[in-house]
Amino acid sequence: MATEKKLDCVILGLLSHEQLTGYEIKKRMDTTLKYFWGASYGSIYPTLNDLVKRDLATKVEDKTTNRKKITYSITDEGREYLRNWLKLSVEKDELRYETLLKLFFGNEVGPKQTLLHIKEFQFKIEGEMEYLLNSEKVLEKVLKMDSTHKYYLLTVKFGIQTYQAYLNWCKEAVMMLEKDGE
Amino acid sequence: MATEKKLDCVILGLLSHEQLTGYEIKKRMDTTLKYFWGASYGSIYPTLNDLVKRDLATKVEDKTTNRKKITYSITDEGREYLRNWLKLSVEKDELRYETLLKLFFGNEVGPKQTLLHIKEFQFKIEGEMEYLLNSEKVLEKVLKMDSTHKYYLLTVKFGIQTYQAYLNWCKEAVMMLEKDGE
DNA sequence: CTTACCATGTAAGGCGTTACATGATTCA
DNA sequence: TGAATCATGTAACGCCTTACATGGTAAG
Repeated sequence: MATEKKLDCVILGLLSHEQLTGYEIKKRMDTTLKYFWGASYGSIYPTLNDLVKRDLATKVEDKTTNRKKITYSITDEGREYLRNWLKLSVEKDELRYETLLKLFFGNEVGPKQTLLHIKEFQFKIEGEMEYLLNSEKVLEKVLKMDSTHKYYLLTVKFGIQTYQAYLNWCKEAVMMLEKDGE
Repeated sequence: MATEKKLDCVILGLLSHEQLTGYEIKKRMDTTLKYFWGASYGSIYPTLNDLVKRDLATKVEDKTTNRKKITYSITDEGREYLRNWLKLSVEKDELRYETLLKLFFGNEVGPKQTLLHIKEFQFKIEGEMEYLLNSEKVLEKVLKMDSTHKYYLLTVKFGIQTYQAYLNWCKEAVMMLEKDGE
């Protein structure tokens, strides 16, 4: 059994919650999944077609509008495939922190330059933190009626914890570098 | 000016600290850079040759042994290239957390299965945390004599903060899932 | 009417992993 | 002497991003 292609699984996972268009899938990637997964249209649409070919998903074209709109649903086989993957151990988590890279080699350009990278990082994280905190609030309310969102909430909490850690670290790092900034 | 290939920059960065063989570079990737960058031999060796071709690095073959051993150094041009990249804003940090993915779709297989993933994650992080904590201790001692390691220490502290956040989250997540585990 | 958003897709090309292939040296 | 580690490299292949190409619809 070859290694499952991750994008297959992500899309199947999203379709296991609700039927979606490729466009909507992309939006999920850019909001809900943003801080732990990503994908571009150039990979989403071909994958979707492939999933249909393999009978893991079905597509329905909306003929009521002139606009081309295709809604995808997961099949029983697709759900089976997803469950199987979900039961396997995690192979690897992959991070590629360009920010940390620039930091690591920072003594080549000095503290001032490095501080800029940290400040930019901090700014970006603060913005995303706001979104996460809001998601948490909404989800905690919804949870009381509908427990299926528990897993979603768990990932939001993960984001909040790690983002808070980033922010703490930023403060510490800024202090360390400002000391010898002059 | 096209986007810089990251592996070029990572390797150049490592060479800016000291001269290294491809094998040693791989080891750095697997230890020091492990929690924010990675690469395989299949990409390291070709990149190294390419760097030499572009005069960003030079190689010296050790002829005193039968074993093939090639040590690479950064050139002035290479250092210039590295500095230039270091001054540019970070384009993107990329994370692909398979663990979070499996979690997000957890209600398809239930809390017991999901708890297993969390426990495995926790175990892995605890192991790496030990390594980081030790690095921190060593680096803090060294820092008193040699401030060039400050940037290295900064990345270690980043790792510690985020790993601690992961660990906190694991506890919280386990509690949330165990509640409805039976 | 024009901007933003909805919506789908392809082609080229880059980047990187896995698997394979080979051999030296060190240490128990 | 066998295992672990040092050491370099290639080939096949997969996956994904970027850029391009196209057009509908809604809201101001």
